[in-house]
Amino acid sequence: MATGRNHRPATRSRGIPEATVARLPLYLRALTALSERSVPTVSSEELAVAAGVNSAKLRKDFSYLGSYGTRGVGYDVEYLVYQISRELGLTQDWPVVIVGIGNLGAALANYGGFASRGFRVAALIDADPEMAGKPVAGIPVQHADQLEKIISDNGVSIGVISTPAGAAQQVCERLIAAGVTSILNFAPTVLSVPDGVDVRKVDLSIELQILAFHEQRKAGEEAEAAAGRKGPDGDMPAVMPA
Amino acid sequence: MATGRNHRPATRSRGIPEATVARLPLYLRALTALSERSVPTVSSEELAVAAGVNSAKLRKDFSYLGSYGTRGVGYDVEYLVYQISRELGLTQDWPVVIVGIGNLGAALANYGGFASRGFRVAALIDADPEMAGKPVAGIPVQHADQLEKIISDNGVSIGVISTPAGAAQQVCERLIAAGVTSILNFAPTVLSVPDGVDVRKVDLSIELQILAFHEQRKAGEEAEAAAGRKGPDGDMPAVMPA
DNA sequence: CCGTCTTTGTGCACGCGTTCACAAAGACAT
DNA sequence: ATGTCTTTGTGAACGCGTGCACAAAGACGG
Repeated sequence: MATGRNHRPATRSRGIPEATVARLPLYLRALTALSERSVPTVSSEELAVAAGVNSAKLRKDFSYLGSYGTRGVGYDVEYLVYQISRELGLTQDWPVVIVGIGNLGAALANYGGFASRGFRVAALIDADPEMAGKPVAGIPVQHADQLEKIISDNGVSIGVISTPAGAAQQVCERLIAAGVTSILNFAPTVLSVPDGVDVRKVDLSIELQILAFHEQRKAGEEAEAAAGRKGPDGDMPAVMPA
Repeated sequence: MATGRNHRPATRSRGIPEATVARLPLYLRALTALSERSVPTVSSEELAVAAGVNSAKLRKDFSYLGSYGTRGVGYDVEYLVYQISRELGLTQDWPVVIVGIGNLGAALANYGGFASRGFRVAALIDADPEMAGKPVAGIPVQHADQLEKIISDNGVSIGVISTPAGAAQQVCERLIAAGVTSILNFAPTVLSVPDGVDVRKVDLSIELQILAFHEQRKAGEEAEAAAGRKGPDGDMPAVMPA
C-alpha cells in the first residue's frame, strides 16, 4: 500500500515474493536514472542508497531474479534494466483505460509516468455526456456507453477507476465483465471482485490519516518528555493545549 | 502499499503495530458509513466484510485499542468511531500545505476526503509566479517564497508534495527546515530526510507496474496451461504472441 | 600464476503479522 | 436464577520478510 493493500495470499509466481515485486519498480527507476547518465555498472550498496533500501535486501531481491551481478564489480546497469523490465512485464506495452475524468482522472491522464514506462492510455471514459469529445491530455473523452467496446477492441486488461465512491463498484463490475483483470482503484471504497482479478488501492485520505497518527504520537511524546513523564502511563491520549 | 512504504522500524507508540494503524482508517470509513445509516451496533464479522479484511484480524486490531466490544452483541458504532478517531488524532484538525499545484496538486486540493476527515488545506503553494493568486478549489495559490511564513504562521506539521520529481527534494528540505515533520510525497523520487520525519510515498506508476507483473503472470500461466505445460520449467518468461 | 581486495549471493536467526481455534463473557429468554 | 446462544478477546502456531554476517567468486595488479 502506497498504499492500502488488497491481494490474495497468492501462489507466488516463480517464487518471487510479493514484497520483492513491490520493490522492483523502485530499483528500475533508480537504474533508469543511472542509465541516462551512462553509468555502466553499480554496486548493490550504491543502488540501495539510490532506491532507499537496505543493500542486503536489494541483493536478496535480485537473487530471486537470477545471478545477474559480478562479484567484485557490481551489476551491469543496462542488463539489469532489461531483466527487471522483462520480469515486470514492461517489455510489452499495456493499454489502460481511465474511468472517471474528474480532477484526479485528468491528473492521471496527464501523468507522464504512464506512457514512459510500458503503459499506454487507450481511452478516457466518463459518465457525463458533457465531457464526451472534450480532449484531456490530448485524448478525447468517451462516454461510458462505449466502455465495453473500447475494452474489447483494444484488448485492455488493466483499468483505473477514478470515479466518485458511489460509482466505483458498478464501474468495477462492468470493467471485469468486459475483460479487465487488474484494477487500480482511487475511489475510497472497498471493491469486491471475483477470484483472479487483482485490485490495488490508492487512498489519499488513508495515507494522511496514518501520517496524522504518527504526528500525534510525536507531539504526545514531546509533551510527555517536557512534563518529565508525570502522567502514569497514559490511558488518555496526550491532549494538545491550544 | 498503495503505496510504497518508507517508515523507519519505529518504536511502536503504545504498542499499536504499524500494520494495525494502517488499517484503522479503513475501519473508520466503514464505521462512518454505518453511522450515517444510523446502525447502532456491528459485529466483527459484518465490519470485517465491509472493510475487506479477516474478522479475526479486525478483532485483534481492536484489542490493541482496548476492549470496546460487548460479547454476544458486537461493537457500538458511535463509540468505536470516536475511539478510532481519537487514536488516529483526528479529533484535532491538521493544517496541511500542498506544494506543487499542477494537475495532481489541483486534484488533491479538490479532494473532498481532506476536509471531511480532520484535515484542512491551509495553503496551496506553487513555484510558478503565474499561478500566484489564482484560486484552486476556492483557495488562492501562493508563491513558494511564502512557504516558510505560511508554515510557521499556521503551525503546519504535515506537507504534501506534488511537484515534479526534480523539485521534490529541495521542497522537502524547505518544508522540514520550516517545521514540517510529516510528508506525503507524490513525486516519483526517494526523499532523504532526517530522523524524526515521517515520509509516506504514493507512486502511481509503481502501482501500475505491480499490476502489470501480476497481469503478465496470469497471461503466462494461461498460455502454459493451454500448451499443456510443455515448457521445461521456464527459464525464459512466457512470451505473448502478438 | 598467485595474492589481495572488492562485492556478490545466501544461510541463518529473529521479529512482525496473520490466522486458527477456543475459552470467557455477557445478552436474552424462560 | 439458570441455561443457551452469540460474539468477543486472545493464546499459540505458523509463515513471510528483514538484516546480519560470512563464504565463495571473481577482478586486478604484480
